[in-house]
Amino acid sequence: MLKEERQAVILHQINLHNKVLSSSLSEQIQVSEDTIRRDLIELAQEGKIIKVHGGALSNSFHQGVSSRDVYSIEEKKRIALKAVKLIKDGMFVLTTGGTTITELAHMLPKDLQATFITVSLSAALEYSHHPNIEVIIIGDKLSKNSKITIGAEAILKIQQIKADLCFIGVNAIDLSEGLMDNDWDVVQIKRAMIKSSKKVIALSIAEKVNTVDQLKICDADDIDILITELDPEAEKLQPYRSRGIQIL
Amino acid sequence: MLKEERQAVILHQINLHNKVLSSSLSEQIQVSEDTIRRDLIELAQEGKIIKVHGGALSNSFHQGVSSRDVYSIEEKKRIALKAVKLIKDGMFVLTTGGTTITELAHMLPKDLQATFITVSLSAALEYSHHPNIEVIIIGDKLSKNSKITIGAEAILKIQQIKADLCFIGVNAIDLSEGLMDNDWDVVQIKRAMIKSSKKVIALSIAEKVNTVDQLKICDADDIDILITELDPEAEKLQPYRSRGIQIL
DNA sequence: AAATAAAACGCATAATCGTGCAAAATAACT
DNA sequence: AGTTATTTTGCACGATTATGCGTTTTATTT
Repeated sequence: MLKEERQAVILHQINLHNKVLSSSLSEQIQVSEDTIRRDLIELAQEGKIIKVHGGALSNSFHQGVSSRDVYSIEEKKRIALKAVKLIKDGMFVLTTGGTTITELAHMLPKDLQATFITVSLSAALEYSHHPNIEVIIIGDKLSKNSKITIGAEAILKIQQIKADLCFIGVNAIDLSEGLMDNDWDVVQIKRAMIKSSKKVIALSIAEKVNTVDQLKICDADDIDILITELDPEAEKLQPYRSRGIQIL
Repeated sequence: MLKEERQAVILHQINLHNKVLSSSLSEQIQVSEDTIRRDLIELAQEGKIIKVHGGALSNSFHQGVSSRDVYSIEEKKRIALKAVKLIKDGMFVLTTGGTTITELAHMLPKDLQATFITVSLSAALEYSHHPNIEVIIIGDKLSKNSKITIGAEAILKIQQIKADLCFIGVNAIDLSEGLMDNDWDVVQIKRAMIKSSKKVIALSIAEKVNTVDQLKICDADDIDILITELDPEAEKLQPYRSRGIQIL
């Protein structure tokens, strides 16, 4: 049997069953596991499969979400960069949805071992690319607008959690009015998350600082850390600092 | 025998079997392997075949599954088309993950009003594009491989549901062994879904029919309807029909 | 921490490849 | 036909590739 032929069979099996063991391939094709392993390595190098300990996986699952035309992506990246540093090994982290959070998810270091709990599909997908991170999805009805799960069931589940950190993607924040949003269901979720976390970190582009929206999530005081793309010493942020919020 | 004549024979053999060994050609045509090799090199230079170590392949061998594409997408579309027709307004539908299910989600009619409950992120995202469809996500730990939620919590939630339909993406199905899969957690989820549904519909490309895998999900009898891309009258499917499974 | 399984590594073996060369076959020309 | 030129073929040689085996290292499980 030709090598290429064998590799075609292997590729076929992998795409068919999504995953294969080297041992079963070896038995099936009647060649040594070494040969199978070498084939898998080649196929993996060509990007046709994903090699893992003991066998290989189909790559059709693991295609990432395109970081498409996100509004002020550069600012959000800078925010995410600061936020990432707060996460330590072993932590439980609650996160909402939104592009800033997704960016944060994207930037997590490869070796970070932590558990991320989220209501956002896109964030969950992003987290799932990191091998050492556990991802918990809060289930319930999916909100069409925000692509996060909402509802009583979700809130109940969040209440049962005690997380170390909670990253909130900010829609509007104002010193006197507090953190705000415009979707009632989303507000409930964010509130629950804040209550269930030891530390609340608000991620906001500077543009949204000192703006208001229709519904109040919580007081400014309920936030522990505020991260923007600006220098922490920036004029705009000082009122928040004097209110006792840590600025990064 | 003339060179041209011989090369014609070789080309014929290759197109017939999609591959050929230099050694077997040498024996067959009664010339040295050197000559065969030179012929293969010429044919390869003319672009008529693909030369590889030990023999040659037909051109049609490599082309086809480009790595990023979903495997046998056409078949899956045909399956999805049949499956969609089973869903009526007002129904509660449970679905697993997998590319066939995602295809199904993609093909839902715009005016369908139904509730879809799923453990799959990609399916959920696809459902959410349909304005009249309610999407419920079953929450729990996210499986890195299959991008579906798994675990006791998810199973508990599934058990609390009584759905009208349940679409199962098949990994392997065999009349005597039943429905099979290769991931323990996924098997648990699929089992729970089957138990919680009035009607179980298995979606499988014909290639997976009569194959086995490592773990058993349920007996073939537990399936109500089997959908493949083949004509329902196809030979391969008749044993399932005589077992009382409806074939579409 | 120990036991197990898989991967990586080096090495031996055999098959295949590429090259140069001379013999044979074919084509071309007188 | 006879001679020469050209192409094709088989063979010898070392180089390359593919594979399997035993050992060590690494990863995973208990």
